[in-house]
Amino acid sequence: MLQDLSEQEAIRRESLKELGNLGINAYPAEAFEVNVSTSEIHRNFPDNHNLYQEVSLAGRIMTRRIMGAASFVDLQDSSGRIQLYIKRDDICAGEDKTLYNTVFKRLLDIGDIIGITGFVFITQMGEISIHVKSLKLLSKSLRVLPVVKEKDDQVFDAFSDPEARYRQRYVDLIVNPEVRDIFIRRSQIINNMREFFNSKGYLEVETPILQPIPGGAAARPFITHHNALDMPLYLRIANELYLKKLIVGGFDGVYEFAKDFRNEGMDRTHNPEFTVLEIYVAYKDYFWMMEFVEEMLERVALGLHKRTALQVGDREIDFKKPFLRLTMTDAIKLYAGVDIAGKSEKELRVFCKQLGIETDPSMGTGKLIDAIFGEKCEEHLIQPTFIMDYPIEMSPLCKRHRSNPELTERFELFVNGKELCNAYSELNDPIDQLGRFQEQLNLSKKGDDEAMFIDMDFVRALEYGMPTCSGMGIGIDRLTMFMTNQPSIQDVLFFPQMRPEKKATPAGDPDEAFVAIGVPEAWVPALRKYGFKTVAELKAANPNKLLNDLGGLRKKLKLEIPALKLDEIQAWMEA
RNA sequence: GAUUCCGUAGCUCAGCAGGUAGAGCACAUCCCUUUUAAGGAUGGGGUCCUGGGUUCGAAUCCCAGCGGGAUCACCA
Repeated sequence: MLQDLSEQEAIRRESLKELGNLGINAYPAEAFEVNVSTSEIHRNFPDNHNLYQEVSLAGRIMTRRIMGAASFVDLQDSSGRIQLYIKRDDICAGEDKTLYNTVFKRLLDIGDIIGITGFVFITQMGEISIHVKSLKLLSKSLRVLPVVKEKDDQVFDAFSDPEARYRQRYVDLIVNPEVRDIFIRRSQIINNMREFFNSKGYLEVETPILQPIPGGAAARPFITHHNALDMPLYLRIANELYLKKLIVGGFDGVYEFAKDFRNEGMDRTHNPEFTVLEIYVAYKDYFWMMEFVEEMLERVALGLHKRTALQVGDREIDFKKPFLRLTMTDAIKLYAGVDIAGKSEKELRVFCKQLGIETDPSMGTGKLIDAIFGEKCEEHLIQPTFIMDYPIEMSPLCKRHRSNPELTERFELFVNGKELCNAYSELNDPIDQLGRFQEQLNLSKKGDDEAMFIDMDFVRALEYGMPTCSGMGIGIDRLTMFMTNQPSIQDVLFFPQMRPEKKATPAGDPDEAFVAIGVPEAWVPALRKYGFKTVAELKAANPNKLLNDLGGLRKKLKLEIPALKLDEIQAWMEA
């Protein structure tokens, strides 16, 4: 592997070795006591300069300014950065200045993790700093960190390549503090919601991710296989049915922050695995749930920003309750200019044609209406807006509307033209439910590959009796995108799905071919580096020149392999 | 899936009427020595994404592939 190292990486490995020779373990086992964080110091020291006269803290070296007998280092811990002032004669009390001159100045690098003790003071330039009294290496970094610099909010040499940032998120997190913030805020959002639910006495639960029937939503699932049972299992697309079974079981309120998996396209707002919060509360209906959602989102916004209005892209969006409410029929009337109330499939197709919306024969009335809505309405729904009363075909798990059996008591919340929440008065009539499932089966036969499967156990549960109940699901990733003003789902997931990284495979003969003519295995990579991709190329070379050049290469790359002799090389030529 | 742009040093990027690769930061050696995106000097560092083609000659032109971004389509 050594031959793949850049010069800087090779130098760091050399430093590591030298540290070992000096008796310094670059990866010590023992704990290092930390008694303060950089942010605490910045927060409290300005008010009281007597504080922090014996600090012990640890972090990563981010920049170094070395000037002979004294140096400045920016140390970064999980809370921020602080400047260290390191004076040679303070960390090396006696005659032996090795720790400063050799270890600190030469063998340590940007990216290394160190622990220090010292006291806090303010430099002549007015910067809160730590005067270091002792320094210990806690972990040597062998890779070169991108060095991002900043002055007056201007960033220099930002680590910005999206591919590198997503694939090596750890590097992104180290050098881009605003990225770390997004994920801290994501966690705050979830905590805030969890506290809200718990304060109401609802129970956080866990339900299966591996499911024999992928129910609860219309989506293509991932399929896997269980060996012992010798049966297919599906990664869940939703947890709705399981949570409702728990309501049947007698809980008043249950919720789950769940990873769902959908085998569909990926783009700025879709990742194959994503996080959804689903909550079900007994004896409530969808009107109650709308108020619940308003309260929840207002709390989340306030908790994060201390205000309800926040910037999303180039718009300001206000999560102050109450939100706008619009029935789907009215929304379509308003934005598409057609009245879908009571229209047949045939009539709806005519509307679609008039509006320039493509349809295909597998689409039932539900999908046709959804197509009109998606095409003509969604983009207009910028401020938080509840769209209510969806057609029955689109909502097989939702209770019929109390005043119109063609509609359901369903709402979705739209923000910035995107769906954020989906909620129902839950269907608890087992006979109606079975009929609706059968409708889905018909759609499936018609060619809709997203139509729902029939879950007979769920129907059985409903037959025992489920209380009236309202349920709601909200995409946590999208919510985080809104709340942190991120345009892409990849920016709110630590590790967004990516194609596997492909190593450049060296063209030419395989290693074995070189070994077969007598080349020591350790030398094969060096030969490739030198430019020999095939044995034939190697054999055509001048042995004397090769001896010289390979010797030079060995020295240059500091290869830890035995030097070659001329007769060895000649033997390759003759082999 | 379609269109389009991109892929050059550890990072950010320049180079493209085709002629044996450049800058800043980072790195090494030195000077200065309480600095602040420190400064100065010198130096090292590159399968120019991969594979084909055109050409005397390709980082540069053409084709294909791989990876990524954006827009659109599809999709909860």
